[in-house]
Amino acid sequence: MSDPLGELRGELEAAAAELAGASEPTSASELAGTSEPATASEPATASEPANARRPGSLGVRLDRPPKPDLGDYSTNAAMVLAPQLGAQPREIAERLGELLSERLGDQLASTAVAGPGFLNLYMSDAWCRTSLGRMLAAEESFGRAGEDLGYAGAPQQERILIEFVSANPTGPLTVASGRHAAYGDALARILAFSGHRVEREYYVNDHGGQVARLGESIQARARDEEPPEGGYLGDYVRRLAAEIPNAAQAPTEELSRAGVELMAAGARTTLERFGVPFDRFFSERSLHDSGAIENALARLEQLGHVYSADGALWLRSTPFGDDKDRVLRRSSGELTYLAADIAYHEDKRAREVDRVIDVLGADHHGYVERMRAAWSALGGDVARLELPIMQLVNLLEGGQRVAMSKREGEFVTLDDLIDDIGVDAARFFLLQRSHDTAIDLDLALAREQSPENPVYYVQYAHARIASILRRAGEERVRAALAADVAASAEQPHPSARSLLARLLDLPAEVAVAAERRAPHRLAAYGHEVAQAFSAFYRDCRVVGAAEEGGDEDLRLALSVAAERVLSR
RNA sequence: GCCCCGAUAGCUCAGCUGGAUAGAGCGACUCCCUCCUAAGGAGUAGGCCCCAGGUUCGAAUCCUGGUCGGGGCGCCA
Repeated sequence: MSDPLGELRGELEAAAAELAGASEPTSASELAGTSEPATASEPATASEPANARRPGSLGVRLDRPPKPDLGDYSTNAAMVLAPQLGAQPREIAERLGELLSERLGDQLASTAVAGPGFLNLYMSDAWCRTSLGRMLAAEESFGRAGEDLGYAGAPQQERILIEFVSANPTGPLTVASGRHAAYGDALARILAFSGHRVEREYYVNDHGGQVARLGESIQARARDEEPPEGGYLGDYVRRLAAEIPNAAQAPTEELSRAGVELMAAGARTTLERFGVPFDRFFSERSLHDSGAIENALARLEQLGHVYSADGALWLRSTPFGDDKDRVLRRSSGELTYLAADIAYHEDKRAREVDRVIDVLGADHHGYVERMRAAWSALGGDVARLELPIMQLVNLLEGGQRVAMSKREGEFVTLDDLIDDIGVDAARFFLLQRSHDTAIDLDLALAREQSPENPVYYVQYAHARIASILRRAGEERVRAALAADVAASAEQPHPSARSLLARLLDLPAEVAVAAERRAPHRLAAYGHEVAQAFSAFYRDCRVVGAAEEGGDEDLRLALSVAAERVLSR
């Protein structure tokens, strides 16, 4: 209803289904006669829903043709239907075109069959104008998923718990943590925008050996000594030592606790500054204190998934696909990190969320299988536990690799990065690339606030829109918005058309980004919108336009879209 | 040795649940400020989509086997 493109897709699917359905009897009788196509097409239709993510859609796509003069949209429907109908794709495309023209009336200007059997659609000016009008009417909710998605495969609304960053509170947040934060935040926003209920959580590892080592390191610094073997060497440890009263005399456990608290608070501040909110910070220690871990272990034992060997307690994770069993309680009696994490996930499951997403670092990938194993051992549905892996961020300084080790204290903190290049640029850089590819981030390059920096392009387009709106004045904008665009007689300029096309893509872009957990797609989309706007800006004067108000509305739609992109 | 990720323009990367002549930014080159911000625009050059097979109407995309690069294989977290 507020998604013209989705509706068009719906019409297309309906037409395709009609074609398929109309010929079903004939193809069935044909099947009886010819043996070869029969066996080929029968299992194809049977297995389709299993393969295709969206039951109901046969793999029919509505795409943008490679060249603008090939039409506004194109579909592969005829080629998909061909094996089923036993006819030539081009011939089917012809029929599909006629069918669509009937269904769409004057919204469709013309159709053309091209290539191996593509059907290209040329939309009418009237369609453009009404689509723009509807997009404006939808206001902020344009692109938001609802029940009104006109096509098959509207995603089910879920309650999703996403855990991300969860960096150890034994040092400041690094640039890598920043990537996690940018990714998790963007994904959470996108999922929420897609209609899911999203909760964001940060797991604080405030327990265990690393934490103890932090305490020892603080004590050493407080006494003007070198931290012990395996301790933390960064300057921040000195600052902690100075900040904690009586650090030289205090027992290490106390220092650990105080140090972790300060680091966690620091992380919170940094994340706030980065514009990444969390609903909850979940303490690992609380799981020890509450007995939650013991409970989880007892359940596992009851289910027969643990055993004792070599004085330790093991999780029998191999039957669930892990390559070896894992220790839950060391021979020393200490519980492992895994044991705590199992209890944590029990807690998550008890909250009755539909889906749990843990964003993990590349160095945790070996952890995925054992977590899955524990999850399903306790009766969890593996399909509801997602463990995306973030690849590394390599820092370069003028082409030279910068070493990053938290223990050695050689690293660039997220705060440093923000100081250097600002929040927007930092987020953009960290979000630009797919999460499963390693990023090379050259600080010298990112630092340059120069035209070579890709970040500013989108901002510039936005600035131009803002400037136009300012010149037009509030009154004028309001009036344009109130006007009935659909009734305008203006023939949209090609640049205006392609800009509109880009804007209409938003719902589908968001849906894909959400489905594939791929926020970087929206970064690319933002750039495309900015490009389309720049072309429009060049070709169509808005403010002093002698033409009617059609243009004035367009520019407002633009600012809405641009703003959404910027706040992605 | 085993596992995960990658390999696409000079550089950094999109595109990958199969679609038409493979894209963007940066860099190089040529142009464009009487006009809503030139932080911009128009154009040119630049490609065995790592290799070899396979699947089919059709492969950068899917499968198999290699090669190279990154990461991981603790009773650390």
